[in-house]
Amino acid sequence: MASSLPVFSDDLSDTELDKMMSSACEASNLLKALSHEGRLMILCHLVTGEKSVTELEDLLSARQAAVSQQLSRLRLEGLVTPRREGKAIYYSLTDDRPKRILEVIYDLFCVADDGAEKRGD
Amino acid sequence: MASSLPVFSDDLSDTELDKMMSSACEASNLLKALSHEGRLMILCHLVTGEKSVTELEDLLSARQAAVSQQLSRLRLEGLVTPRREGKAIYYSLTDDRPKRILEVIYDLFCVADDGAEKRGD
DNA sequence: TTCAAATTATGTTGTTTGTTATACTGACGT
DNA sequence: ACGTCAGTATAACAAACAACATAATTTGAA
Repeated sequence: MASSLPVFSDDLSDTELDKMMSSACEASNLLKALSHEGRLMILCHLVTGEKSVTELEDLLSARQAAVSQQLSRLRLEGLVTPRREGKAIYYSLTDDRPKRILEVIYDLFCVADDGAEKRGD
Repeated sequence: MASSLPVFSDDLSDTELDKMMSSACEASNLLKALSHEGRLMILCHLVTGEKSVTELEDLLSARQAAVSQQLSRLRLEGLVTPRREGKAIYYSLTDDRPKRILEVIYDLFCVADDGAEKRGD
């Protein structure tokens, strides 16, 4: 099972606090990339396999340029990877980071939606 | 154990797509609340127990008003809950949602950091 | 009343998002 | 090869947002 939460103990040295802050900074960048309805949807769809920009456009009912920009953001964050095939470009998840997070998000919003029944502490 | 990823199957009805979109919207709100260095730090610190605004101020080396505003955002999202005690106000995590996500984040950024670092490689 | 702890209001600045318009690239027909 | 079209990407810009600082306000205790 997943690590239960790390020990953010009460007495941290300044150095530890610093490290923590820079991790928080990196982490918040990832989170920023995810915290957008469209980008989140894109990632969800990519979980089932690569999709072309047009397919995504259709799936999201969004405009071409918008989707392209959203993909571009995800690409910059290294979350998705493009593959060209003729005129089309197919995107897929670069690694399992998005999946890892999506799992808990999904669990939080699409499964345990009826309240905090599985409080783990 | 966590659900392995839900089946975002390839053939979704419009209704399903709609449901997915609104979930994505809720989820992205949560994520937006988390995608901020300061707020992330606050949540991390609250994992070890409630803290007063002043304590948080100190822990984050941030100004009072800033911290208060960050807390206010988290409060709006229902992630933290205040408790008054005299002049001080102590904040704690409302439920385990933040923890659930923080676990993954921590795992991604503070543990599995030695592999592909922060780049997609 | 005065102080200390916090919140809220407000202005400013920087960031994000979508839109439209334009450019790039590969396939196809002539 | 040339022109054209389909699929994408990028640029430029305006509208909407988010974040922080400062200042004003609320609340509780001495």
